[in-house]
Amino acid sequence: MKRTGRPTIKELAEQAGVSKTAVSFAFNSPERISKETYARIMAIAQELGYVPDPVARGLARRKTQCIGILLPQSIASVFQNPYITELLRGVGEVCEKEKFSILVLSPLEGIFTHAVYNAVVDGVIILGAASASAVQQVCRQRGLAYVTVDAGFSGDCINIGIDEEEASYQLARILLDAGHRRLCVCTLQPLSETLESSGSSETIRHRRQGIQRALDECGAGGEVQYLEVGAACESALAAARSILSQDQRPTGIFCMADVHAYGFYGAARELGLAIPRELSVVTFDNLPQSQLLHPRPTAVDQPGFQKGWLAATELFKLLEADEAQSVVMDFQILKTGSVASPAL
Amino acid sequence: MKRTGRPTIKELAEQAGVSKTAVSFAFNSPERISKETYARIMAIAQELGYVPDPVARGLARRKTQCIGILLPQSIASVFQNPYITELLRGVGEVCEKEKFSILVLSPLEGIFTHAVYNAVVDGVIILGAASASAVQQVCRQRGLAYVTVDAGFSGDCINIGIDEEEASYQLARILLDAGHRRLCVCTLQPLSETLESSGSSETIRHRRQGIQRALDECGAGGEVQYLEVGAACESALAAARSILSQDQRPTGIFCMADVHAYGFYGAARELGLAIPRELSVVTFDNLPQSQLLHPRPTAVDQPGFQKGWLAATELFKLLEADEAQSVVMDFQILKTGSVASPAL
DNA sequence: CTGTTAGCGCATTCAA
DNA sequence: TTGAATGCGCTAACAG
Repeated sequence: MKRTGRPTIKELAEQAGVSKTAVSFAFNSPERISKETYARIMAIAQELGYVPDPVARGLARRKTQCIGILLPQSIASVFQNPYITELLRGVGEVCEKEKFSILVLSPLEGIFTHAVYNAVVDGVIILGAASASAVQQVCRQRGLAYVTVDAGFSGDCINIGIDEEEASYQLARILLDAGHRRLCVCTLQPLSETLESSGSSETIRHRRQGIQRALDECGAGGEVQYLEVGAACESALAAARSILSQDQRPTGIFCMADVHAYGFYGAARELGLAIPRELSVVTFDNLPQSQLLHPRPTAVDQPGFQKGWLAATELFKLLEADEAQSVVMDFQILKTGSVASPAL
Repeated sequence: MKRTGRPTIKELAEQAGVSKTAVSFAFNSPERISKETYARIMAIAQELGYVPDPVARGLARRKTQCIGILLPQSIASVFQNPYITELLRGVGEVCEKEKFSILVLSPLEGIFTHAVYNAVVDGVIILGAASASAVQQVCRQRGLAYVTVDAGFSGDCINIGIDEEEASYQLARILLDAGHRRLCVCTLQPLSETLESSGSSETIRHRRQGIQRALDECGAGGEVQYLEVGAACESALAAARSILSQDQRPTGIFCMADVHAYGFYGAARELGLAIPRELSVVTFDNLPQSQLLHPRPTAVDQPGFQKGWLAATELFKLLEADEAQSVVMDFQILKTGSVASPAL
């Protein structure tokens, strides 16, 4: 005398005068039952408004049709950075082809593992390396396939990314070779909200190493100002304004994300500073929207879309054949007109 | 003699010498068992690497901790528009507070219902009205709570949005009142990929009506050029270039999305056209990144973040109390320096 | 405070 | 081709 509201496979079977198995076949492998029974079952299903329950199906079949994408921060902050959107687009393309959906996982209450712990997914793409090991352990316990993006290649897990250290080195050299000695390095702020935040991410660490290598090589006694800025447009703009208003303002800006570069472009315009004559800017990402800027920023071309695409592809390989491999992607540096020698 | 690989609650219970219920309590309501048994259970769980299965839990509990967000197009195309990202951010903020995750649902093979059909979620936020009725039927069959965004207020379901017709009317009036008669209206391309695409969206229809009302009122025999453009940066730029290169180029541009306006800004710069002296631009959205442009585009301020936030909030009301209501949000028009009288 | 007993809704061997 | 039986892993009334 239960009233679930929704009809179950059992009720449908009774109504149609067949067994549950027959109904199951009707929905999953129609070729295994006769045309007539199929038609009858479907007709009654229609009438009853029966729809198989995805959760029950998932339990019985031992697979959901979902993969998770674990973000390094809260959704509201991460999606301020279009780079993440690009990644998501790439992942999405593959998932749709495979008829999978994407579950967006973020650190609930600052704990990464929470989300992964009870995510209804078959596999996970982990963005960034923040507390990767804890998350990876949960994945292994749950028997989930997983792949990381931008987490460095040192670990023993599948990772997709570029050689951040080298890219950063080359980018820094562009500024240094042009003669800049007063630099500002603009880093993406690691969220303070995350309890288990394992300090700055692998990516940032590697990039700093690259910058240091370039500095060392140039033997320059340059001043380097490091600062951390959020991904929000306002943050970038505010930071840029403040930096550029200094007495001895830096002549070369090294941004770790296009969104930051945009902030400097905006602030430079406000302050009447011409790029590149009075201010040189280099950055990471090279997002599509960068082509709207003038001059287009000199940038390491981070193929976000492709990265997401590759990560998803490798994850599916893991899911299907249980084998996949890390991919060190090539990168290019787009040299455009945003760098010039510093005015004397 | 089964080898699932992963330990189940049953095995754990046996190992610990307690019942399955005790284990369940240990993980869900620890206060209901003694400290000692709790400790013992958890210790053995640790040792065995036991983690409760979310799918099974979902089945038994009759609730997942997820809501779905149904996109009007494929992920790769939809996320080219930052407006969607803003929506997602708003939804995300609420979901994280409620400890829910977001499942990104997109029309698989062009069929909207497919994704909803077997999504492991408790509720759905439907973006845009494309084939809303079919989707809504599936939701009802599945007993899923749902809310729509930007789907018009005509239907009987909960919808979040602004009065698009009025907003569009006011925006058009700004151009017309400034004296513009050669206009170009730039619409977001409805995906051709979708089999069941029910023509253009409600939003676009309403906006067109608003424009028409403005035109009628002004009695102007102006020329209005309509065109549909994709959300990609390249598309917007290409379209803008082509429009602005015409012999009798329009003097007033009416964009239905900031991304399109950005394209016109880019093309105008390339062609040496000054905004607003030689070209006036009005648009919808007013995304955060618009503040980087100069002059900032005159725009209907579409509070994407807030919209997503409201939609999620209403959905949770529905989930918890089974009651919620549509919200017609206020909108503002940001009048900045991007409109001037047309040069004669 | 703890354990027993039923399911949750479906997929899937194995017989018939 | 069809059906009965069993299991997926967990939760939740209900007793004890």
